[in-house]
Amino acid sequence: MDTRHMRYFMALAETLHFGRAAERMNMSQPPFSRQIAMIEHTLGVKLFERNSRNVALTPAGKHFMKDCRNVLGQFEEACRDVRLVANGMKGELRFGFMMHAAHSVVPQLVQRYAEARPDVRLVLDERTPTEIDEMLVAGTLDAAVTFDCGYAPHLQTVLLVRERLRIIMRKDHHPLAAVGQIGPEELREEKVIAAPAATAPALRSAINSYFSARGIVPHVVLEPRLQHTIIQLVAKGLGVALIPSSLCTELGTGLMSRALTDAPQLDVVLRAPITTKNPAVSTFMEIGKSIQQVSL
Amino acid sequence: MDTRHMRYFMALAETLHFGRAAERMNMSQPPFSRQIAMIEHTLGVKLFERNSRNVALTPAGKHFMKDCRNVLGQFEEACRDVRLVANGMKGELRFGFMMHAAHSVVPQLVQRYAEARPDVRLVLDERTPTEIDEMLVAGTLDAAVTFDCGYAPHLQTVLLVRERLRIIMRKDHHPLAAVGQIGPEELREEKVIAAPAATAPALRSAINSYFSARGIVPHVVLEPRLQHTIIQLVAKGLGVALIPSSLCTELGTGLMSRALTDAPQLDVVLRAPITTKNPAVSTFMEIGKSIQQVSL
DNA sequence: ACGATCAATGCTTTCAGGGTATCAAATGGA
DNA sequence: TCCATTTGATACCCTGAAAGCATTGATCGT
Repeated sequence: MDTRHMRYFMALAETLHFGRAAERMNMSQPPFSRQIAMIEHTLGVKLFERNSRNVALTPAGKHFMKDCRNVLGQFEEACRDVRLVANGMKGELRFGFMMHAAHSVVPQLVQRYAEARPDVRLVLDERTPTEIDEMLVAGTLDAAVTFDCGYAPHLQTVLLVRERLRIIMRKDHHPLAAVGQIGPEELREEKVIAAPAATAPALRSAINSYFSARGIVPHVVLEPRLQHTIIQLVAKGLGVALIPSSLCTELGTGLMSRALTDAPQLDVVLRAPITTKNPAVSTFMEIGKSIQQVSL
Repeated sequence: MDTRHMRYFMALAETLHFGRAAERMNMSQPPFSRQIAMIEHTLGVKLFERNSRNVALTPAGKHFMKDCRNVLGQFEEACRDVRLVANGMKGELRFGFMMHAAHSVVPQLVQRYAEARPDVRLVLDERTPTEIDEMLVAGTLDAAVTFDCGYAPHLQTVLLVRERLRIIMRKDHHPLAAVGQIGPEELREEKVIAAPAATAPALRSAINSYFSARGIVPHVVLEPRLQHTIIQLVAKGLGVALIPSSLCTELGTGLMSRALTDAPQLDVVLRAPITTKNPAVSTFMEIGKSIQQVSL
């Protein structure tokens, strides 16, 4: 038995006429009759009650008809869908992103892609930049939004946003809240809270070199991994922090953000392995390009 | 494309090794390789990433694998089920019955059949005896419980219950409630309620001949079609009625039933067309035989 | 560098399945 | 009643899809 046999069966079940059914199958009646006989023989079931004048379905045939309709439908759909998957119109895209980007480009990117490719299931995976890098090379992620960490020959990169770092502090911070221009010198004595290099290398190195360029070693007192935690610790008065400007829009009431002199810049990029086999990735990258914005 | 090709694909997708997959398909490697190439060509989709050393699924291939598993499963199931239907183990059985039998044999028959053939969907259809006869010959019903109406050469018949008719009346009926033996003579002046001959020929003719054998013409004042209605009308004091004994067990509080002298008997039978093509019918009839009981 | 492994290719062979001709049974009109 | 027509089944032939065998070519480990 095969789907071809099912199609023969369906043709006869719908026409109840060997000649016309054979015609529908683009063949002559005699081999068609033989195929029907063969189907009944291999199944061991009489599907049609027939004489030289009339053809009718047996109860078993009626039941088989429903099942065949189902199977043939699913069969066609499977063959159609595999082409869609190959074209990136359907399937799955595992998308990683760091918390820093969750409030800026990610929602827009996800929404526009979902509109463009509604049949691709977007699997979102919130990770630290280091984890993202590992998962991209391991192939566990198809694409990710992270900080540009420089050299990455096996990855294709699309710049999404170039963000300046701003400083956040309590509104009642003394004496910083009153200072006009804030730069490394003004922060020399401040307690700084920043993510560890092992978690966010690009961010941490931007912060570090901001200070070291002026020969200053920042006084980093706490190194939480989550950006959310950093903001909460600043709110408790445990220090100040340098965070991307896009995160400054939703600070709590007790906090304020200020621009920095010669503020360090960080590139938020969309990345994917060059060797990716997932055809859904290319349009994802295209949409990334279309929402590029150099400055926020 | 055909299910055979899907099976080839699945073999390779599961083993990721042309030689072993070919072996599983009971063929040699070269034609197997060609078949895989053919599948990819006709679908226009690369399903495997391969070189002379490694075989791996593409994303499209991974997706296709799930779909194929589904389709092949449903395909096998359809071929299995059509055999079950042909054996009467699965399918549908349209079963008609008259209200007179709903309280006696039908529940038992239905329950025991459902236990024996859980995969056969019993379509119950409550009808009048006349409708049942028409639907049996029309083939709209596969089997039915009705009164034996005698000659029916195209039907097979199993006697289920031989029921005597009893008379029902209001408990305060005067003078009948006080009479010892009730027969045609005692009912000569009574108003009788009975189903019309057009609806229940066997029942009505049994009632009629019970009287006419003694030269009495019953005084039939009302002819409702539903047995339920008859009982309600008797309860309202509009007359008395002769009904099968099995219906007398659930009379309302204001009613009573009495035996009749030389009470007419009616055979409740299970019937099905001899020419039935529905294989589910035979065991249904067998179960009917097994619950035969001559007297209730 | 060499052998082992494994998929791809070339060529041959076979049989499933299609085509043509024909038969046989049933129906309907003359 | 009989013949023509319709329709499914049978007989026989033939083609091509697909299988087998032998071999090649590429890759990896020793």
